[in-house]
Amino acid sequence: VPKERATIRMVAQTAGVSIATVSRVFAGAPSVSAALRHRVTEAARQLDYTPHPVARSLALGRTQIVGLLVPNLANPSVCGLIKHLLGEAERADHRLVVTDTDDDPESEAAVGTSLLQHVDALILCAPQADAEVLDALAGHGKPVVVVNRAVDSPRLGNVLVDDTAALRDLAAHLASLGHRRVAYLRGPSRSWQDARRWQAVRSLAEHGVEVTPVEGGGRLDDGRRGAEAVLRAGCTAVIAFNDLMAFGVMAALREHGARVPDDVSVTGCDDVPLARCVTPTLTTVRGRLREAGAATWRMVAGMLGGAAPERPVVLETEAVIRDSTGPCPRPAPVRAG
Amino acid sequence: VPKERATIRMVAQTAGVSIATVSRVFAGAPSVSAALRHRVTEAARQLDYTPHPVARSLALGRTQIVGLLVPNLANPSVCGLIKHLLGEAERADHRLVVTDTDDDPESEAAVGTSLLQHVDALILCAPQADAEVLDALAGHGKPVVVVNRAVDSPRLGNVLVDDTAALRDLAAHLASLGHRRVAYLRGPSRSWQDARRWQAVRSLAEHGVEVTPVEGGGRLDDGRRGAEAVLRAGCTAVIAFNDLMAFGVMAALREHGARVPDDVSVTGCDDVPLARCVTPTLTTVRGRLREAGAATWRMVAGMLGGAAPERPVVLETEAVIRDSTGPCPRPAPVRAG
DNA sequence: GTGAAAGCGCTAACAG
DNA sequence: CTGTTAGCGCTTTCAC
Repeated sequence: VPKERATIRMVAQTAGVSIATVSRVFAGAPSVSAALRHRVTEAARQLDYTPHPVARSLALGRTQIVGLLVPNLANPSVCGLIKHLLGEAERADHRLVVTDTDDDPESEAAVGTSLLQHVDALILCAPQADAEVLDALAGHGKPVVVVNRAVDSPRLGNVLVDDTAALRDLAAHLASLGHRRVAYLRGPSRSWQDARRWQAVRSLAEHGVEVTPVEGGGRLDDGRRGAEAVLRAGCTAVIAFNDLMAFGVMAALREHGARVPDDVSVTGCDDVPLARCVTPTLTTVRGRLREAGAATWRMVAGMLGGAAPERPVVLETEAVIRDSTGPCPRPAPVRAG
Repeated sequence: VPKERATIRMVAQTAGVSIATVSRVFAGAPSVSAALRHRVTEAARQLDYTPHPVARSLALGRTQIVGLLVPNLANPSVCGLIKHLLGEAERADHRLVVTDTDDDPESEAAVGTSLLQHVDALILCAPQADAEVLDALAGHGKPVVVVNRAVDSPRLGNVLVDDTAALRDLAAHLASLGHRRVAYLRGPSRSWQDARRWQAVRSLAEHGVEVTPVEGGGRLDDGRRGAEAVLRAGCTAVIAFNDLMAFGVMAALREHGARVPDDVSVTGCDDVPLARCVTPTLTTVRGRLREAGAATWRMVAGMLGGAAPERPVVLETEAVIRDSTGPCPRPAPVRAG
C-alpha cells in the first residue's frame, strides 16, 4: 500500500514552520537557526520526505540530467566511455540518459534535439552528422560536448583522442615486419575517426607499402565480411578501424584457413579489455577512455557552470604491440614495370 | 545567441487563443476546431515551440523516464540487454537513465531508491541485494521489474532466462567427452544467477564427474585469476559463470601453457556476439537478450498502465556447442581408495 | 468548442 | 533569521 508522497508543505506543517524554511534547510542554507533546522529534519525524517526532483527542476530550471548519444552500445569501447562518464556524473550528483543511434547518422539530429529538451547538457560520442547540424544543437543554449570528432564551432566543447601518431607507428611497425600489401578495413563511412585513421594509415605509402581500403562499417560483422576482400587483394596485413572489427576479421580469416599472424597480421584500435585476452592477443592503439571520460565531464561541468567552451582537449595515445602482428610470410611481390 | 525558449503562453498569444487550447492541440484532443488547431500549430511552428518536458512532467505526475540499474557495463551481455531495452523504450517514447553499481551489492538499495525518485519505473538487472530490499523498492508505488534474479514479491515484475537445462546439457556434453574433473568458475558471490548455475553444474556428479568450485566474480580479470586454481586442481574442463570470465580464463590458461580445448575445455554463458569470434569459438549458453529485453519492456509498460505485475516470465534457453570444448586429454585419474 | 483559473511541488525574491 | 508570495510551464476541471 504505497503511502502518499510527503510534500514540502506537510513537512512545514508538522515542523511548525514555513515552507521557505524547509526549502532552506534542504538547500543547506546557513541562515537557519539550529533549533528550526532540527525540527525540520526531524519532521522530514518522520514523514520520509524527499524533495520532489521534478518540481525542483522546474523551479530551478535544471534537471541534473545529462544526455549521452553514442553510435552503438555493441562496441565495448563505447561502453567503456559510458562507464567512466557514469562514474563522473554520479560523483557530481548527475544522472545520465543514454541513447544509441545504432550507427545511423541520419537520426543524430532528431534524437539529439529531442534529448536536449530533457537534459542540462548533451555529450555526443563520435557523431557523424554534418558540422552545421552539430553546431545547431549548441544553439539551444545548453552545453554540448563532442567526443572523438573534431568540430570547429566555438560553441561546442570538444574532446579528442588523437591516434594519428599511434597509427603511423603501427604502420611503420608493419612495414618493418616486411609487409608490402596492407589492407585498411574502413569504419563507418561518414566517420571523422575513419577519415583520420585512413589518413594516418596511408603513411604506409612512405614505406613503399601498397595500402588497400576495404569497405567496413565499425561493427563485428563488418569485420567478418571484410576478410574475403583482404585475402582477395593478397594483403598480408590488415589494419582494422577498431578492435571489434579486428576481432571479426580475425575470426573470418581463420574460417578462410588463414592463420593470424602467420599468414595475415591484424591490428585494431581502442585497446578494449578483451584485446589482451583473445588469441592471438591483439596489436592495437590505446583508447584512453578513462582520461577521455574525465576530460569530457570536466568540460561539461565547466560549461554547466557558465564557462565558455575551452579549446579542444586532445589526448595523445600510443600503439600497443601484441601477438596479432608478425613478419610478412611472403617475399615482396615483384612489381610489374 | 540562444533565443529564449517559447512558452505555451506565447503560442497562445500569437495564435490569439487561450493556453488551454494550445495544450489541447498538443495533447491531440479532438475537441478543437480545425481553424484554431491550424492557428495554433502555425504559431508554434513560427515560434519553434516545444512543450517543456519538465513542466509537463510536474503537471502530469510522470516523467517518461525509466531507470535501469545494471551490475556492470563492462559486461557485453549487460550492454546487449541495455541496447534492446533502449530500442523498446524509444519506440514507446520513453527515455532510459542508466546506472552501474560496479558489482557492488551494497550500493543497490541506495542507488535504486535515489533513481526511483526521478523515474516512472525501475528495471533492475541481476540485482544482488536481499529480497526485502528489492521488495522495499516496490513500496514506492512505482513499477519495479527485476531481470535475471528470481523474486517472489508480488509487487515486483520478474523476467528470467532459465539456463538450468542448458547448463545441465553442457555438463552432460563435457561428461560425454570424457572429462572427470571439471571446475566451475564462480560468479559474483551473492548472485542468484551464480547460485542457480552452480546448482545446475553440480549435475555433473550424476555423471560421476568431480566438480570443483573456483572463486571468481563475474569480470574478465576474475576469469584470468581463476586459471591457476583450475590447473592446480587438475581439471580438464572449466565451466565459467559467463562468457567474459570464459574469455579471461582462456587467455590465462594459454599463458600458463595450456591449450584450449586440447588440454582444457572451456565453456561460458550468455553467448555474447564475440563468443563466435574468439579462437577457439566459445561453447556457451544463449542469453536470449532480445527476448528478455522485449519481455521486460512489455512488463514495465503493463505496470505503467496500472496493471498488477504479471506472473514471472521465464525464457528457456539452450547450449551452443562450439570449438572450446573437446575430448578429455587424459584417462580418468585413478581414485584413491 | 473554448477560456479562466486552480493547482503540480519547489525556489527565490522581498518584507519584516 | 523567518514567513509571504509570486512564479517555473503545463494540464485539467469547471463554466460559458
